[in-house]
Amino acid sequence: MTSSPVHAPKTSPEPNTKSRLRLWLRLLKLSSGIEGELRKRLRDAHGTTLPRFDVMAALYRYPDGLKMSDLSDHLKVSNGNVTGILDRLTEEGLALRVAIPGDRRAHLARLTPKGRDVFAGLATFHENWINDLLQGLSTEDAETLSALLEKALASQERP
Amino acid sequence: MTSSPVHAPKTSPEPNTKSRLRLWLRLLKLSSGIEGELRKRLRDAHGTTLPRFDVMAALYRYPDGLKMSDLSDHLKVSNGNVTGILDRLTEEGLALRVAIPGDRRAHLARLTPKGRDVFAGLATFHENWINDLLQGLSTEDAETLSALLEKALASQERP
DNA sequence: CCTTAAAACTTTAAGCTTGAAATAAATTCA
DNA sequence: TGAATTTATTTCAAGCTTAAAGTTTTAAGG
Repeated sequence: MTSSPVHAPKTSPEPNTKSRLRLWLRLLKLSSGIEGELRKRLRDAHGTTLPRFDVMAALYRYPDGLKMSDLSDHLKVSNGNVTGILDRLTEEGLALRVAIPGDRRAHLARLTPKGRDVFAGLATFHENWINDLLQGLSTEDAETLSALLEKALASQERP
Repeated sequence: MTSSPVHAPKTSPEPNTKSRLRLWLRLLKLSSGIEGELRKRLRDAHGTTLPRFDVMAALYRYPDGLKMSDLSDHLKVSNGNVTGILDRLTEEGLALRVAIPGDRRAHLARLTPKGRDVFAGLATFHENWINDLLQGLSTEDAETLSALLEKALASQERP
């Protein structure tokens, strides 16, 4: 998240403002609705949480491990945050830290074999849940929506 | 957030699954990007937080006050959550609890006059920030996107 | 060398969030 | 009336989150 200049309120807002604000409210409602449902299902059916899932997903993609700082960059959360989540995953036997030969400051975070198994199972559920929760959209709708979101993201990403 | 049955993973997932999953990832990226930026600006430029903003927004809309339970329903967060946020707003002189004549269990949460002033200012910034952050979309794009999100929400809301 | 700066993490304090347990007041009804 | 239930809220424990401060290790410059 990069900072950008804070603009003073306009005295006469453009009409666009209204439709963009409405868009934002719907975007937020949909994504927090889905997110909340995911949290609930991860908790109730699998005794885990979304942050743990996210960390495991990142580590799953890098079987050789990720430095803590790369992990927090990847997930766009603070470094101190990942420390705690990885601690808890480690307590549960799902992840571990391995020393890096040349550098005694850093560690590689990795999934244990058990961690990989558990995540592979969760990922299948996750994919089906999302499919469920977005059933209201046809595949074509989904593509259109995706494309527009991508457009919004593109203009978002240059700071 | 209502619970719904957990489906077992399909053995052969439909092709839709992929495009819906990609859609979800973009949706999440855009909304958490915007949300993060809002948090940052509220904090850096106004010394406040998004949860406080959300509570104030709800109270602003109901000048006569809202019961704590109505407030948490409205915001779709837990009741215990609102207790803490309102406590902090109260410490800052932005909100207060007023007794309800007939019912000694409940209180109405309200903004103070100062709270109303502060929120009115924040709201103007907020509206302009959103407009900023979604500049990448034309007004027409925004409308199309809005409509598709509404469609997804509609199918979302019946459990 | 060896001092200083940079890099990689962890710890800490404060706040947000939830679900569950606890408290208290109102309502129901036997 | 009085016991049991429902309603409204707060408290609590655990986890997530951040920014800021603190540690330890490595790299750079003189």
